[in-house]
Amino acid sequence: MRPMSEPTYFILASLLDGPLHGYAIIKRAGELSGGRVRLAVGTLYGALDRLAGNGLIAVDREEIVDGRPRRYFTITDDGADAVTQEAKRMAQAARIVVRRQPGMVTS
Amino acid sequence: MRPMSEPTYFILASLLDGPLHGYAIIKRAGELSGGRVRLAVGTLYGALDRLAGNGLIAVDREEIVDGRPRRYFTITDDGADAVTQEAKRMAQAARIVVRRQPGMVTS
DNA sequence: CAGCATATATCGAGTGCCGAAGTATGCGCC
DNA sequence: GGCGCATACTTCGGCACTCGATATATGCTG
Repeated sequence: MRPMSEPTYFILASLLDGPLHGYAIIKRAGELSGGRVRLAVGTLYGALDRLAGNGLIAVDREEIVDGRPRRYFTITDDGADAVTQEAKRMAQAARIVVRRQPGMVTS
Repeated sequence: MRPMSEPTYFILASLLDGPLHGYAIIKRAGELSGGRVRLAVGTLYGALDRLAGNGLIAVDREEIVDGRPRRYFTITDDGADAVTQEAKRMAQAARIVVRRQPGMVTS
């Protein structure tokens, strides 16, 4: 498995709490990252197609609200495994550098 | 600052111990990651040019060993700051997912 | 009614990674 | 001596992904 990009990672992480539709994912990713991550729409919808193709997410249901379509996505078991793997990978990579900063406050 | 790719991150991390030449960076990155990261040569030399252009690394010295040139690179203060920043970013991102995995052993 | 938030789709440009091929040298082995 | 291998760097083309812009459509608010 090759590393996952930040947008991809946050899309999957956003779905861990339950199904969301595209725009809601953008907001959730913003919240989870403390406002740091702002998914571009072009990134999001491209990534959603790709992730669905890979089986990491799946369409949960489609609704029409106020005449506007809403597609809800769920994370699959494979997707949940992938984010967890990725989280471990990042944590370990971070340790390599952080470890040699003695006196760092771990907040 | 936008997130850093894994190859870029490991190149900078490799140089935290002192100057290294290209091929040695590949080996060091492999060691640091426990054999997981294998920098492709095309990735490496492209990234070295880019990072030098960004001022995150600099050419330390050039040697000729057995008629073969060797270019040693050092990490700059900006580079060290950037990896450290990136390590924090990854650690925080990892926490978002790992936190909801109760029962995880933090080694 | 103008402007903004919601919601999705699509496209083109740019960035960066990767594998492959090329150049060059020294060393060990048969 | 010549073959293959490890070292060391360069360059190139393809591919994946991100991003911003543009488009479309609706409802709410001033």
